[in-house]
Amino acid sequence: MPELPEVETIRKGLEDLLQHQPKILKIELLRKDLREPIPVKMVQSLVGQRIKKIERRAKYLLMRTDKGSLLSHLGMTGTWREAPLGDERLHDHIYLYFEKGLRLAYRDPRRFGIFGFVALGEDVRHLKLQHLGFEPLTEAFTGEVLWKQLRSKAVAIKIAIMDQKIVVGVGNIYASEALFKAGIRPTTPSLKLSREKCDRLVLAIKETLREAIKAGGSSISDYEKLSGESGYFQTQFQVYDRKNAECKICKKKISAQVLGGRSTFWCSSCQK
DNA sequence: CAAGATTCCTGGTGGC
DNA sequence: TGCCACCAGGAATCTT
Repeated sequence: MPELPEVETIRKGLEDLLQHQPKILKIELLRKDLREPIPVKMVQSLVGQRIKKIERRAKYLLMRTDKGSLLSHLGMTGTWREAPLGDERLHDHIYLYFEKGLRLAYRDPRRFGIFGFVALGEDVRHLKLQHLGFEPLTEAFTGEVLWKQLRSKAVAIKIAIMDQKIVVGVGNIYASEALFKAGIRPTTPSLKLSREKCDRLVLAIKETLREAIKAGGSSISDYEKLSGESGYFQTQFQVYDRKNAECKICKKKISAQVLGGRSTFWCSSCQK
């Protein structure tokens, strides 16, 4: 479900909710696996610890304690919410109980999410975190480093920017949106992008993600912020899910095609 | 190495 | 109204 802006919005929501660094009183796992088995023992070892802060790496959330971190990936349909006693819903899989009656619920109908444990200081060696590429919103992610990554690859540029080994957090929606902003066709072979186009693309990715974060993410289907409010970036989509609609810039009909198994949208006049 | 299919799941939608 | 095929924000793993 959520791409970087949605995960970042949820991270902030959790941070607000947990700012008093509450102690974890109980972790209730309603099942032992999501997409993958949950390391039950390791997860349970954090009962009694306080959540000190919430961080994000790629689309993973990390709930930090002094004895290790809880790792949460939302897959396509995962959500965290504040769930007072009595608020139990279908497809709730995890409840985190804190002091003062605070309870967090993880709900994930499709169960494509991941819930795990990261030992202290093991982030870079963790199986799920070790192969991740650049964080798009850091200074380290530049046109030059992207260009170096792309110059040996023939895959379509949209597939490349969705490849988590190259740059993280860009999913199917924001890949189409960023390429529109950069004026680059999604089907362009990666190695054909000039340095200048890579510069433009990196800027476009950063801008697109920042604008979406500002809007609280995009709410389509079941995504919502922790507060229960919707993000509104979907009203700002230029191309995503706008097949045959008029391009907001040039009025030409938006094109759509399946690329790498994912629906892809672009303006054939604005993007070359 | 590239491109596409498949896999994990449930639920909403659109066509007939 | 009912049924069913198809599609969905992710991502790893296969086959060709």
